[in-house]
Amino acid sequence: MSEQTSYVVYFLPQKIQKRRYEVMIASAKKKGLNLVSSFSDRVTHLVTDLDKWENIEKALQEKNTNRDVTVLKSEWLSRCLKEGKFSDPINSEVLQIRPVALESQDSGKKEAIVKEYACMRKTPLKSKNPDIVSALETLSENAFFHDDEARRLAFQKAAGVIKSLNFKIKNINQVKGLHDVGKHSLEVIKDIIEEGSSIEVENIINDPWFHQMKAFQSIYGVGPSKAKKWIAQNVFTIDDLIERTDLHSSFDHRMELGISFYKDLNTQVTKQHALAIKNLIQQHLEEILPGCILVLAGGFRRGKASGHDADILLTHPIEGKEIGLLPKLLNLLSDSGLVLHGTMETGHNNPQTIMKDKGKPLASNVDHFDKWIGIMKIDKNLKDLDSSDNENDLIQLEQNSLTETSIETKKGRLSKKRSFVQTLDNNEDFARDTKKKLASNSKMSFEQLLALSSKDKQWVARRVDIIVVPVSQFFYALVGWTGNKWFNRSLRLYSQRVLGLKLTSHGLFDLNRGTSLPANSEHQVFDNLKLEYIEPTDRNC
DNA sequence: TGGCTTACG
DNA sequence: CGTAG
DNA sequence: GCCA
Repeated sequence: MSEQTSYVVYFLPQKIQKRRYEVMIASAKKKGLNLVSSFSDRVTHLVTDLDKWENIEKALQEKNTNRDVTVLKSEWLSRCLKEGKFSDPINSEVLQIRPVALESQDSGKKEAIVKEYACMRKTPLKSKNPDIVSALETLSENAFFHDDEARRLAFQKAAGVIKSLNFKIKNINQVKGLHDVGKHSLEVIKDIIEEGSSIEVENIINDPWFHQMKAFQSIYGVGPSKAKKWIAQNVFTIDDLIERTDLHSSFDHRMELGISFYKDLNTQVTKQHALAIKNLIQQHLEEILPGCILVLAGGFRRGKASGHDADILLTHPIEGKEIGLLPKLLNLLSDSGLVLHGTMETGHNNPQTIMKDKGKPLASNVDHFDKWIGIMKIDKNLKDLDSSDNENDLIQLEQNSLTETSIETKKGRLSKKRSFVQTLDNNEDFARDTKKKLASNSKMSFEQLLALSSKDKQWVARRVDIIVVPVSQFFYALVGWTGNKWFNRSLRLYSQRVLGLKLTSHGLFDLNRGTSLPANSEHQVFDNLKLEYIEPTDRNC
């Protein structure tokens, strides 16, 4: 039996007669079984007389037990020794007690091994079942291309559940009954376990339409709607889009940039490069407002080594100092020739503004820019000077909020209102001027953009998001901008359904009472949500 | 059978 | 209908 | 598509 050589067996001594155990060990070794003396990742088969996974984990004395192992009863070993060869276990010899759908069934209340909401689970970047995850995500993406957001969500949730499993699925029973893994997803998983692939998924991957949708979708400014129209018009490649001048009139400026700088924008940004961009912005900020805190969020904060853009979160330890900062910053970056394109967004319709608006016309009559989505020109050789990472700044901010900042805000509360309004007045005209200026500066024609992108240049076009938040909202913004998307949707759905509260990147709101819960750390955000803290690197749903 | 995150340009 | 986590 |  060729399988024999691939067996790496660990035999648990617990709950077995000592004599019997020793005899079996000796006999198995003599017959050439690869019997190891400690449990490790190498072990393929675990033999035991224990019948509860909980007890097995205890016996193994491992915190993060490798669950990628087949658990067998000692009857299997007995039979093999009697037969004189090591053969595949029969069904009755395989223990189905490994972390499957449900645990602690004896306690009466079935506690799911996979929690209901993705925001209650750890989901690391690397999955033990990449093929299954990829297949379910293909189905999700396909649903998205068909404008079926609900199905997209369903398959993505199923993929997320699989991602959270810390063992390799070997038997369909291990995933039967898992939350959000229904009939359709089970079929797909079964096909992959048993056949190595799913015909349904293969058909999608091999469908030229799906391929083209993917390709067009990867252009910045292009969504499923435009992509479908182009395919219907027999447009096949990005080059077709450039050559078919009859289509050009339907391009908006963002799409023109997306097409012109397709190569740049679809080259992965390394974390080092993203940190360098962060520091570049930080240096410019020093000229405007020293003491700002910048954090590289998005996928990088979740542990990814590369990504498609840089998400930079910006605040100042003193509440209010950040007002009007974004237009000034962009003005400066633009003067330095670093801005290719960008749009600013205001945050005046967020629930907090709505609530604050009662009697206090804070941001209602002025554009309070808090988000810039744009494209920067980044020097190809830009080096990260101090290569400082995020987390030191965060700790500083958490400590500040307990001491200096709270004193500052208390002390300045009376005088703040006056200076606050002054700040707004000063910034209002400036902000509008800046917005116009940036808009006119960057409006190059499609032809000009194409020419610019194809000539030899020392810089590369990079998608950059800059988000400015008052320090009081910072940690909600941090959670939101760290993501990922599916983790956020899960958090927000949970807040709404379980707590009856609205979660946004500005705070956690009780809309009936008109109140919100403050947070001075990410841990406090999770506390407010009555959730166990999940590390950023475990938010990769 | 309704609901599926939330907000802005 | 596009962007963002 | 999956759940309540």
